[in-house]
Order: sequence, then C-alpha cells, then structure tokens
Amino acid sequence: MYEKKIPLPLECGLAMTREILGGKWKPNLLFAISEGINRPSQLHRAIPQSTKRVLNLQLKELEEFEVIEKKIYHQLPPKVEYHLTERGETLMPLLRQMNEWGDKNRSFIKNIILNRTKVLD
Amino acid sequence: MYEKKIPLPLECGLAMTREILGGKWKPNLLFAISEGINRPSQLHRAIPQSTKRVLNLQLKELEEFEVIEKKIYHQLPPKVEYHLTERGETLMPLLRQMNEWGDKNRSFIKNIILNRTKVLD
DNA sequence: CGGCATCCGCCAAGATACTG
DNA sequence: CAGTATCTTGGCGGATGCCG
Repeated sequence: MYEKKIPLPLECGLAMTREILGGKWKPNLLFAISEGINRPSQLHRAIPQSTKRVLNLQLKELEEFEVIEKKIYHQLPPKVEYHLTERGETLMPLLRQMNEWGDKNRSFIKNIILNRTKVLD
Repeated sequence: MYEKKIPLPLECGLAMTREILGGKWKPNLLFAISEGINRPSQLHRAIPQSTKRVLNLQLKELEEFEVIEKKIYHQLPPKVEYHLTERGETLMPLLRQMNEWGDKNRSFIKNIILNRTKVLD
C-alpha cells in the first residue's frame, strides 16, 4: 500500500545542473569566457541583448558556485577579468553539446517559433 | 509602456537548446519518458512536486518541438502515452551529461545553497 | 484517467540613471 | 571601465476545481 516506489529515476542531478545554468545568459557567459572574452565590457559587447546589470548578477552567481573566478585589478580605469575555474572547465563539454544540438536543430526550431508568433499576429 | 522583452538570438545554438529545455520540469520529463514512464499519471507521480497542469503545459511544449509524441487511446478510461521522437533521442546524451554533472557536484552545490539560506535566517 | 479553466504570487530580468 | 540603486513588468509555475 505504502510501497511508494515509482522509482523516482529523476535523481536530482538535473536539478543541480539547472541551478547553475538556469539563468538566461549563464551558458552564453560561460561560453564566452571560455573563449577568452573575459572582461565585463567585452562580455556585454558580446551579449548586447542583455544589460550590464543582469550580466553582473549572473556572473556573481556563477562566481558563487565557483565555476568562474573574478580577478580585480585595482587601478584606473578599473579592470576586471573572469576565468573559468577547474569546476567551470568540467562544464564545457556540456555547453559544447548544448551548442551543437542547438545548431543542428536551429532551422527546425526557428520555424516553429516563427510560425507560433505568426499565428498570434 | 513596457516594450516586449528582448528577442532571443536565433543564431545561437545555446539559445535554441535553452528554448527546448528551458522549462522547470522539461529535462525531468524527458528523462522519465526515456525510461518508460510515459503516462501522464505516472509522470505526475514521478514528479509530485509539480502539478498536472504544469506538467501538461510543458509536455505540450515538448510536443510542439517534436521531441516527444503523444499517443491517445480513445477509450474509457482515457489512456495517453508519450514517447521520445527521433529528435528527442538525440537530446538524451545531453540530458545524461547534465544529470551526471549534477550528481558529481551535488554535495558542493547543495552546501552553497544551504549556506546561502542560513545567512538569511 | 486525462484535460482544461481560473486565479494569483513571485521574482528573473529589463530599463534607466548615477557613482567612483 | 566597473558597479549599484530603483523601478517595472511579464510570465512561469503553483493551487484548486470542474468536466468528459
């Protein structure tokens, strides 16, 4: 009766990962940083759709989870650099796969999204 | 007035993938379905933290992007089954990696989250 | 069993402006 | 150049209930 079972196969590894990559721009930030785009202004230029504020927030969270680290050069003008940590590096294969999958399915997905908005007009 | 939110960059693979896996329970749903938990009630039992409504919504989106397909048996009581499509299958390696990464880093992440809320108390 | 309608709170994320 | 403060909103997702 109380053999709950239904073997929750959804061990929360997924949830954990989601906790890290959940932010809207976090994957992009990590990807960019991994490619040597590591200064705030550069990152903002690389992701102009977002704002400094939001990027800062998400960078702070990434830092909190120690997937990136922040180097502050106390000088004028200020200079800051972000770099992947060891842990962050281990995330890269995942990000690469996400990117790949998205690339392969882009046209298909795009179509669906566009048709969706078309209907709404 | 508040204009529409920023349109996501359709050229970016990461954004595309995010479009599919973005929902809170989508990865879990896909994972569960891939393991043969394919009826709505089973899925709900497997993810009791969520509600029928939300799961239905997300299943509908997954269906829209053709990563799963829905089989409806017109009978009483109604019976419905979800299955991964070809495209859905291609997502599995990604999900497995997410799950793995989360597992490996669970304790670390958990700690950070717990300490965070501790401070708030 | 499966699906849908309602209602609603919360907070991520966007816009803007200002400081050092 | 980097960072922060304030304000705003949309919409995701949670709670309930009814229907076939």
